[in-house]
Amino acid sequence: MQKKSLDTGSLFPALTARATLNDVASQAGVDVSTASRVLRGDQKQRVGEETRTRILDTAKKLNYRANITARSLRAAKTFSIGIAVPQLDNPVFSQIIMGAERGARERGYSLLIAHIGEGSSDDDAYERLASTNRVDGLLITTLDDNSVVLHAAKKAGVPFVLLNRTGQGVDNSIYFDSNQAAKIAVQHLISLGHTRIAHLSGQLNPSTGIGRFAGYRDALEEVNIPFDPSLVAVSGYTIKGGADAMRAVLQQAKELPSAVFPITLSAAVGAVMAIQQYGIRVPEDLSVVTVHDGPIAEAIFPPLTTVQMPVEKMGFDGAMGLIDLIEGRQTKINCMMQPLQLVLRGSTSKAPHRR
Amino acid sequence: MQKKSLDTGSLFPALTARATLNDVASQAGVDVSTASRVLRGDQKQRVGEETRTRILDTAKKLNYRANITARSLRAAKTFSIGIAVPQLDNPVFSQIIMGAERGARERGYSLLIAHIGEGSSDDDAYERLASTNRVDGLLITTLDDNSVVLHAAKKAGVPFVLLNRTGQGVDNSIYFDSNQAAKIAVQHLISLGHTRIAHLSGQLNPSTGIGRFAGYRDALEEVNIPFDPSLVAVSGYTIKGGADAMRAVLQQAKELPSAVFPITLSAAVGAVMAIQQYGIRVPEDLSVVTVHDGPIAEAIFPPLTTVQMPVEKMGFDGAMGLIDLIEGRQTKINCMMQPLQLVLRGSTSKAPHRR
DNA sequence: TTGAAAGCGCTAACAT
DNA sequence: ATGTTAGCGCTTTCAA
Repeated sequence: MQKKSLDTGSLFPALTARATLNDVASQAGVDVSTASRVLRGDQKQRVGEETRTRILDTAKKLNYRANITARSLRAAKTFSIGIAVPQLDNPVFSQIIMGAERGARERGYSLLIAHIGEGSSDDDAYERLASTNRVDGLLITTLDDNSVVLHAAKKAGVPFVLLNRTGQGVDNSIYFDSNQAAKIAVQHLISLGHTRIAHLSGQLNPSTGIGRFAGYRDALEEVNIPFDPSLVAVSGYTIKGGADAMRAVLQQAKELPSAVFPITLSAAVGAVMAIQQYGIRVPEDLSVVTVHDGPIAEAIFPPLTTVQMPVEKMGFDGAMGLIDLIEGRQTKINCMMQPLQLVLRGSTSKAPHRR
Repeated sequence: MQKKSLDTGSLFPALTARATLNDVASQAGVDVSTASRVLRGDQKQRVGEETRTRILDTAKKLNYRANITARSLRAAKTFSIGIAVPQLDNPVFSQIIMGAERGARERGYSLLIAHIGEGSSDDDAYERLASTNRVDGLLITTLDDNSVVLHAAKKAGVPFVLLNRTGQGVDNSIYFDSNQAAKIAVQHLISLGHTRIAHLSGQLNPSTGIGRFAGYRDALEEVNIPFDPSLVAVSGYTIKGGADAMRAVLQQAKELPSAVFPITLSAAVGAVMAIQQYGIRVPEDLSVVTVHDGPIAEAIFPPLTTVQMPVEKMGFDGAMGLIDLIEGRQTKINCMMQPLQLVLRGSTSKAPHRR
């Protein structure tokens, strides 16, 4: 800005030296509007075959590329979407982002990252999201029921899709059938003969936490295994949380469990650590199964049996849905995705014989 | 676009209903140019105190926010930078991105994600990067010596900074002192009395791989431990690679090592898995130390002793440096970052007594 | 100290 | 089938 004079030429070849529509048009001996019509591939407009090829040729020769900024200004659209993430060092978010990037790219949009502090007092989040007149829409991911971020998204004045969760007052969201995923996990344990099955839960308010807890209880109920609250502890979604909750269960349980279903991969990793620190063997003494798959599931010992979830696809579908919203092709996105499959690894085995 | 008529009003409040500079100016009874001057906070221009406050007030009342697209078109700048990443489910990239996002945000830029297939035949990468007239500059991260991506970056016509590596023909890069990091790791093992120290290396061409391998050899040489090639295997940067390489060393070693230095966190995780599968105990029989810290280092059992690297800062500095380049404040960015500290956890202990 | 006016590159009526 | 024209919202000379 200040060194504007320097900016000309060498430093910005892409921005200054790039051929404009005007260049193409004049070189091809036509008006810019004509050039625009053919270069945009507008079907409704008819253009002479010879002029069309002439324009196309010059465009290729000049390596013409439409300036998206100009197009944006004209269209009052940025052709980019933002994704708000609370943390990146979490495999779930990484996969969501990869999917969203793919979706955006397929539709000609860019994906812009906005890191949102998970802390409740991140007032700045509002400003950053709301003032974002850089995006046509927002993908919102939160782990907890972060009403600050959600509130900010609503005030941002652009359409948004909530990912990985749903909630009341939220029109558009894509989320997993957590109940079903939990059921698959717990039924797997039941099929191995387990009856004392612990659960490390999320906070019990967000939809995923509630759903998986409900799925856990449903699966037990179906086979008449009584629910024992001493087998449940709140872990949240972190490794440390999982370890702490596992220790709590091990200490508080009226009778020790032979299996545990931590709510998510990170919590399961922590749980395995805690279990092994007690000298308890996985899976001989205690089976572990969880929801979500990722590199870490194969990395730890024993590798974890998990219920795979279409996380990357959720990101992809989220981007697609959001862009549909933006372009007015849809008015509401509400989709519950089903789990993929149970991946059997080394962390589950038959229940030990009854004492 | 097609449903343009629908776009007016309800669907796009942020884009259509947002106050423009014109709105502010007319409401304040001044010309847009005057409004622009004060709203931009231009120091050099003097504006009457009363008009200034009047403009500021109306702007606040109207919740005015400059339209960045218009500003971009005018300035021939996008005020955003892109980051090209080969994979996201890798703690190193996650941290780089978080740092880069913070840096970009601090300077008023947006960060845009471009996923670049690591595959050598990803010709599309060229097109995607080169045609990106959505960004003023590029942050390039590659694991391997991916000349395709590098070539694409060079042709993209915008300044770029290579992260995590350097290479000949690359003007701007920020990378770690891998040699030093490796030395710290190996010296730690030596100080514990280890003499037979294995190394799982990256490919031996990229700078990080070479640097760490050299650091390993240097540290050995300093204390006159002879180099034994049977203690070295190529692992690359993945969990599976680490496990395979560890198995190779265990089988090919003329005499078993008492310690191992895998080149990076992921490889170390794989190595620990492989070691434990052989019934060898960590750290009693075999110590493990690596470079890079991350959640997974604490998550596995035993938790890994690692040399912490300022990865997030590398992302931050990369963004800062790139923006300096873009704005003409710098003409060259070349920075080698030093390791932070050795974090002692449970994976290293004194060398077992000599057989 | 403030205003007038041109123009960034593109699109889309509206002419011809 | 092609050209003319009027902006999108902003910044920045140049005048007054």
